[in-house]
Amino acid sequence: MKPLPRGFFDRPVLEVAPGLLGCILRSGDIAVRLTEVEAYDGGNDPASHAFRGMTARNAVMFGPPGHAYVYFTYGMHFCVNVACGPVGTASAVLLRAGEVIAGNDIVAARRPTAKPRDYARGPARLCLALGIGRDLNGADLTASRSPLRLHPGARVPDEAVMTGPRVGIAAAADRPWRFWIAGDPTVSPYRAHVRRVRSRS
DNA sequence: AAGAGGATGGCCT
DNA sequence: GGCCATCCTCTTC
Repeated sequence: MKPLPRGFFDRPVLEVAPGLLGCILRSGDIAVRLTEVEAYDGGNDPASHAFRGMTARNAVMFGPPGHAYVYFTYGMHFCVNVACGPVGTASAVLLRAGEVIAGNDIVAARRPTAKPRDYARGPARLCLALGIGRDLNGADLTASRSPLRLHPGARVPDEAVMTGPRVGIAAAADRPWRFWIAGDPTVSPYRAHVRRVRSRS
């Protein structure tokens, strides 16, 4: 199966992000079906790593669409984004969670205490499951012979796509740029559901 | 079910 | 020197 074409990512990030739900991220024999993503709008988005311009760390975000921006955080975790839009723009989609659909045994050996549902439930866990580290920063997700690729998956019906505020950020917390598949158990647990509105008495 | 706290390193002011 | 696009474990309800 061929990866998603470069042009898929050469669009506004708010169009790309929901379209990635249901797509397959593959590394070697391990494959993850994406169930949760977040959009970051480069220079226009105070929550984006690219908001204050290009640095050595975020350079991939400014490059061609469809390439992986991998960053290291909290002293122990990696997270992976896909650069979107034409060269010079720095928007990206953070891949937050998914369901391991191939290579389950490999992941199980790597994470013996975790339940299968949790293997890729969260951005750092997703990287752990797929073995994504610094070395994959800049990988072309649209190239057939790339070590990390994004493939089309079964279409997710529009009515199953939920949106809400992004997780764990202080700036621009009001923008509902997190997208996930309704009711999917592999969506990260921290804000799995829209906050329930309490009735006041 | 929800909150607190620790682990731990690189990036940016 | 402070701040993280996190996760795990432990405590308390």
